Amino acid sequence: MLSRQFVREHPEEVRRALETKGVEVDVDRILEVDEAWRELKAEGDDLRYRRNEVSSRIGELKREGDEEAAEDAIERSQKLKEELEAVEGRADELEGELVERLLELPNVPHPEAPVGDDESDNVEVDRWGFDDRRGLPEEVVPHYDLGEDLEILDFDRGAKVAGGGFYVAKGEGARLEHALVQFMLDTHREAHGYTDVFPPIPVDSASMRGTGQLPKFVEDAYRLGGANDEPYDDEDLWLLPTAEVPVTNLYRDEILLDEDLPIKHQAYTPNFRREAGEHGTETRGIVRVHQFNKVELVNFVRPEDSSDRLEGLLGEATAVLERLGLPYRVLEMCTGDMGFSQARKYDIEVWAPADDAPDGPATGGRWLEVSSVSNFEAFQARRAAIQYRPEQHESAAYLHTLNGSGVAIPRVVVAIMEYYQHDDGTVEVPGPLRPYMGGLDRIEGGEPVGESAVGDG
RNA sequence: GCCAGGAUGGCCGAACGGUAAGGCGCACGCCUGGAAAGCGUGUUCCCUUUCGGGAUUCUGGGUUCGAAUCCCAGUCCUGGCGCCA
Repeated sequence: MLSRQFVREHPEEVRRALETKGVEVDVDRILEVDEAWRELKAEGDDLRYRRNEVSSRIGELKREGDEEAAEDAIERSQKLKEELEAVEGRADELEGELVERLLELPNVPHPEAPVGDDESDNVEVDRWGFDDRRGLPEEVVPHYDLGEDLEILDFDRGAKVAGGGFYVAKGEGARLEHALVQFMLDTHREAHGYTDVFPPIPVDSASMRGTGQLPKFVEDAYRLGGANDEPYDDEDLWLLPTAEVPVTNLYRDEILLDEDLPIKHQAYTPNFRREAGEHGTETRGIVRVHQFNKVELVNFVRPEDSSDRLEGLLGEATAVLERLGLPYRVLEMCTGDMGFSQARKYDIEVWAPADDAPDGPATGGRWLEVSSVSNFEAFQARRAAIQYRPEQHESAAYLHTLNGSGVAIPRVVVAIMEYYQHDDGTVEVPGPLRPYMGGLDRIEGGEPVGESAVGDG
């Protein structure tokens, strides 16, 4: 959310900035409502002042025993009360509309973010690991085929127990997921100074609004105990779409001390996404699924530190891929592609060599987004009321929040299965993961179970 | 799930229908050779160029001219009972 004051004082800047994000916003209406609200508020304050005076006069008269004068005053007070209710009623309505409109207003992009319309205007700022990359099999088998061959990924049974878009990781596949989670958590804790958080998986509507998922993106979330198009209130629960939601909201409605900052939290959680409107895209494999594991990095910083921290966060996320030896690139998102609540955002895309995509690298294969690293500045902090007090006796100020995936697990599994694949269809375990898999250095797969496997060659 | 008790500023804590004491902390000032102590002022949010005004006793309703105080509902905390991986 942008501050009323900022919109009030810089309407042109807001209009221009939001245009670069490709959204149309009725800034005039907001200014109009704000103006009208302030007038009513002044009027109401004045009426209240008069009523307070009369009220305290009643107290005095009663104490003095002048019942007659007190009755007169009570009558005046009743009249004022009626006027007051009318004025404040209208003021409340206007304020409600104002808040509603402000909540739907996207964040203003950072002035240095590249201006552009869509993903074709994103800027590649870094590419790593291609100069000395591994030798690959003649024909790299895509992870979805290899995963079934090795009996480490099971799509049919995932669909059976939960529906399409859910998968089951089995045997070495499940162990690989666990190993990646632990490896990432250890890396960020030990090398980057993160404190672990293991949050609740259901989150309430207030949290979803605080980080910006609601009200705009209802259709993407899994709701507990109600249909998505039914009205919801603050206490209704949703399955988290990213650990960003519970972790950022940890300090909702709180004022932190200056010396608490910066706070760096990491959280492993499963993530749940309906992927509404994505039907027909990426139906094979684990690139786009309704539930996936992710380690999320969330930072709370002083406003003046957030730009530098964004670069730091990017380095912390890419460090994971570098330790695993996985080639990747970094894109800076243009204004039109960065999303509702971001002021500045980088995407990290790992290289998966099996399927050639039109927008993949010259070496073949395709890019898979494994992390989004974003600076929200005060946008989320204002929605969620997360403040800090720069000086103990002074006003509280909104801090800045940032986050980045550190990183999404299934797409790293894809990259490992394809990039570390051998001619014989086994997958080498990257060195840093071996301690997390009991020293296992190669995934050789397991035996199928059940009648359907009999006679399967 | 049931019963009982509770929630007041950054912290502690009074007021229990008449308009939020006091203490601690913190900031600034005075005092001092310097410090401590002492004294004074300030310490949340909103509107207002200023002056000033309004709001705020967990949240939302209600009663009342007036609610921290009374009533209803909810949230959270504490204790007891029940249930439970």
